[in-house]
Amino acid sequence: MDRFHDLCDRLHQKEYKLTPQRKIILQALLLDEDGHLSAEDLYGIVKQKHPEIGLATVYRTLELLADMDILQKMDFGDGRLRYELTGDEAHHHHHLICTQCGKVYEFEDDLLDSLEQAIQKRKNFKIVDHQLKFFGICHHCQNQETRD
Amino acid sequence: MDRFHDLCDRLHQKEYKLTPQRKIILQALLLDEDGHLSAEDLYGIVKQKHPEIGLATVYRTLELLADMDILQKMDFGDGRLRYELTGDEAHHHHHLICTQCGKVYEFEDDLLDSLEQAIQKRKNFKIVDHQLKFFGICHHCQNQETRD
DNA sequence: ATCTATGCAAATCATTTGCACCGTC
DNA sequence: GACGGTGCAAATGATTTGCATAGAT
Repeated sequence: MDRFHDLCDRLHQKEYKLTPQRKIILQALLLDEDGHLSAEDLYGIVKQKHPEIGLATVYRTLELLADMDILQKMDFGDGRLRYELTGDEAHHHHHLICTQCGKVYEFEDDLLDSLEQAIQKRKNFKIVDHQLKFFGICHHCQNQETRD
Repeated sequence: MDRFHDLCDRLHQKEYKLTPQRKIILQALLLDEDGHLSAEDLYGIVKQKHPEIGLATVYRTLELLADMDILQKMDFGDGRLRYELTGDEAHHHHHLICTQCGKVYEFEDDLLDSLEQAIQKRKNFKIVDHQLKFFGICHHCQNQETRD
């Protein structure tokens, strides 16, 4: 069974209705390549083939999917939330955000486990999630700087 | 020379005028204990003794101070920006954000340097800054959970 | 048939901006 | 006195919400 039908099942199980809009949005999310779509981005994609769809529905669906842990809300500091499909559990990656062009890259890593342990003990703080973001200049923009 | 006069000097050097509003806001920032004020927070504090001050001025001053690297803008995902005084350079700390009560704790650490090196090489990404946030339940709220 | 989901428009809420006046340098 | 800074109100832009209707179960 593919990812799409798996997700449809999860909606069913929670007694959520499987509306065409939700299917369309799910498909678009699964098809998206680089995976850091904002609500407006997704709305733009989805509207091409289905102009009747409303922006509010996109927001509501994203919220729903985030509540179900199908999506993660991400905030890259550009004034809008972005959403990415939740990957395999415990498979953390970090984000490299280019402050020049705004593109977001990913970096695989799990080095934070020991740090989390230390914090849990030292601060008695029960950690549920973490977010690590690096801000800087991507290789593409570095090259362009040289040319200026 | 204390911190306040030091900062006033830095404004002078940049040809910025030393208005009473700016002094008031600087004082309030320096006096603040836990140091994660939003613009609205600061406005509330400052307005008590100086009701004439405008919210727009608070925003403009915070923006100015952030541009001068006197303040860091922080986004803890609660829909408003928070500002904290920039500490000694290269003295990074991370934030523990309680998802229950919203309080923000700090954790001193410098373990990320080696990770930054690795990223610079592997991804050819010139890192300028990073932000590490841990989301979870603070010890205070953990105790309260037990009582419910 | 029931009750949730949708589309639209209006409402929110943090932040920004236009503009006439004020005060620092 | 010049020009940057301020206060106020109105503008912005992402997200949310009220409400009447449409549609999945």
